[in-house]
Amino acid sequence: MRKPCCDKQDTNKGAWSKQEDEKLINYIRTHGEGCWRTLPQAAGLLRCGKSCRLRWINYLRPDLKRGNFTEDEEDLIIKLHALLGNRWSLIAGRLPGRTDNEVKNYWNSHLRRKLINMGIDPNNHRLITHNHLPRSHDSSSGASIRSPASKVPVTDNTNIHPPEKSGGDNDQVSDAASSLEDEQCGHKLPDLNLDLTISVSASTVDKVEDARRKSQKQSNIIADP
DNA sequence: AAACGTTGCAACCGCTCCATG
DNA sequence: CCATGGAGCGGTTGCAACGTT
Repeated sequence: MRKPCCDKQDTNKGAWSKQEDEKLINYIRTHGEGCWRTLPQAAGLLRCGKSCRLRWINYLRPDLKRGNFTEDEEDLIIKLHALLGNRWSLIAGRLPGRTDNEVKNYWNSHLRRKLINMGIDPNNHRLITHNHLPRSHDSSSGASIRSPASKVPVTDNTNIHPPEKSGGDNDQVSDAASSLEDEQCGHKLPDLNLDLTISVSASTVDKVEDARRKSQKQSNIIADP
């Protein structure tokens, strides 16, 4: 068993106070990010390094763009999710000023429902056949989206791979890729233009391609060991 | 006005990845 | 090559705010 990342008895948990935020900001301004494990002590914070890192990356970083997602951003998230699956950090990396946590939350709270209302399964970006469509009272209430991965399945699970950490998300990527193939072969998703050239730099496409190549390689390894 | 349900977001947890010795 | 530790990631939870009955 590994040691915990910090001595939890001596650390604060929960919401950050203004003073803590200021301490963290001041420390990183003068010393840079450096080693998260030792940062809390050096900065005089009773927090675990992971907690500091998360707070900085998701909330305090000066280059964060806060506020509502634009339609372009929404579009891009949907397209990238179709390609990459739940690789939030990769997706967030294509959205300047957005964090993986923010993208993940936005997906789970807004975009999933949006896709479902459009008749698209958010897990694999395929059209939901009519007998799988959420019943009207379900979709109108937006119910059951609270906890996306576990609590209540939004659609039937026949196309959903169980969350499998090692290589599981590769399944998801390859599944997304195959679903894209499906779309190219026949039923195209309504209003889902998968052309990634709109607001994506060349490096974006490179990264996406990298991820796809990587996942393909790994799925090959899984296929023939 | 109160009770209850829903939503959105910040934060935590546990796992995996990756660099290093 | 292997073990170890730190960083990063994705899933999940807790809770305040908001909406509905």
